[in-house]
Amino acid sequence: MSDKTDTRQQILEAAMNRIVHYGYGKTTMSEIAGDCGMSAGNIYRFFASKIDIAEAMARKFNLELYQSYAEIAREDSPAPQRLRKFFEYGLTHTFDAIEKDAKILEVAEVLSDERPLFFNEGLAQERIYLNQILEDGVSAGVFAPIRDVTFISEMIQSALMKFRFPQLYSLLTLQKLKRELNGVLDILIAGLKQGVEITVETKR
Amino acid sequence: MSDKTDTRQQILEAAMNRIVHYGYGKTTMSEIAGDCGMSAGNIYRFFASKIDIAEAMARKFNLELYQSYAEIAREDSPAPQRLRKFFEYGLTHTFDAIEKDAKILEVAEVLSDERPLFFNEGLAQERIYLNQILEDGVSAGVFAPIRDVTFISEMIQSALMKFRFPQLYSLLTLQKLKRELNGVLDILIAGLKQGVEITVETKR
DNA sequence: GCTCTGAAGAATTCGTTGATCATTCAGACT
DNA sequence: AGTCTGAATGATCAACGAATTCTTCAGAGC
Repeated sequence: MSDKTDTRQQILEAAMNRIVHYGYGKTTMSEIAGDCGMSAGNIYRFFASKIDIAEAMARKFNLELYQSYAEIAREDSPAPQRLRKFFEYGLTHTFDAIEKDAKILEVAEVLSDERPLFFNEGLAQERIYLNQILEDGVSAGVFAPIRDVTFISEMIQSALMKFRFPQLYSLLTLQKLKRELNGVLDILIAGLKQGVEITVETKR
Repeated sequence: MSDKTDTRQQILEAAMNRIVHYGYGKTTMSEIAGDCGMSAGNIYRFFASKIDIAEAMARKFNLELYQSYAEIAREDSPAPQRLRKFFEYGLTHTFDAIEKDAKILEVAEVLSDERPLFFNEGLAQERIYLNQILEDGVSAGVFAPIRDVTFISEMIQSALMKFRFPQLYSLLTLQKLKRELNGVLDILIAGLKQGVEITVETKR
């Protein structure tokens, strides 16, 4: 059984090597298979389709991200500071990754086309850590009590959507993006200190 | 001289009729010219290029929007309420326009490709009204004092970017978008009441 | 029985060619 | 002189067959 996962890993790694270098479109299944010393057909015993390889790739990328998120959420600095660190880390991490090899932007595009729901998973995962920071902040008294923590997390994510795939929506430098991110966070954090009156039903 | 602007208007109207019906790409300069009883070449005495016609079209659309913005900004309801009305109006107006004829989404896409700076103009214009609402709110005491009003306006716009071209970034219904918009505004308005500590230099 | 291949099928992309289109401009008309 | 046309030009697009690629699967090999 570990055999099976090993092969899967091998394929994934071979695919990633090619994709970050040549791009998703320019990487063929037979090339990946060739790199692994197997036939293209055999890959399908490990991945249902080519797009699933891209998804696995993104999942791996996210896993690293989540680990850093978990660490930041666990820190004992004040909640507002953690919140800033959290989003600034995400921004910098994806910005740098795309800067380093622009080809992963193509992977993101293909995925958002063909697996639109995949990104919701990531948002949901992110919210777990976000909720934790918010709850800590409330306990510590730096944030006012929050009726529906997950809803507030969603709204924060919504307000910071622009910084999620930086190079996709704007052509700003990382420096300017960070500045803007912190500017928006200035207002959001002030709001959390003040306490938010929810004006909409949060039933979803 | 009024002759010249008349012809320009005529061309613009003919172009708009075709574009909202068939789309920007499927509308040709000779068709527009034909509708106006002139040659394609002659259009170039009134518009430097086809994309300029699209820009003029968007400018006309925006003009209506700005008038409504001005009205809302002038109302004497509490500033937070005006703020909500302001953005909800913008959201609904563009959503409905795109709903009505999906072809204008194409115009927005072409414009953002070929005239990326055009949208900055719109944002700047919007900020004038936004600044006014914020200043009113501060005067009335519902918002805490604001050091740099324009900067805060920019940050608010940044946080609400997602709601600007609703159908471009998400597939949510108008109802859900409104709910989300108001959720984000809940936090932003709370922040404005509390008073925002700016953590970044706002020199730009 | 399990793993894998390689050929076959289906879908997509690619490259070429011909047509259409945006744009220019010399000159006709007024 | 000022206004406009229509042909010329180069860029872009559509069509369509060829080639490539993704995916499936019957059967070979162990």
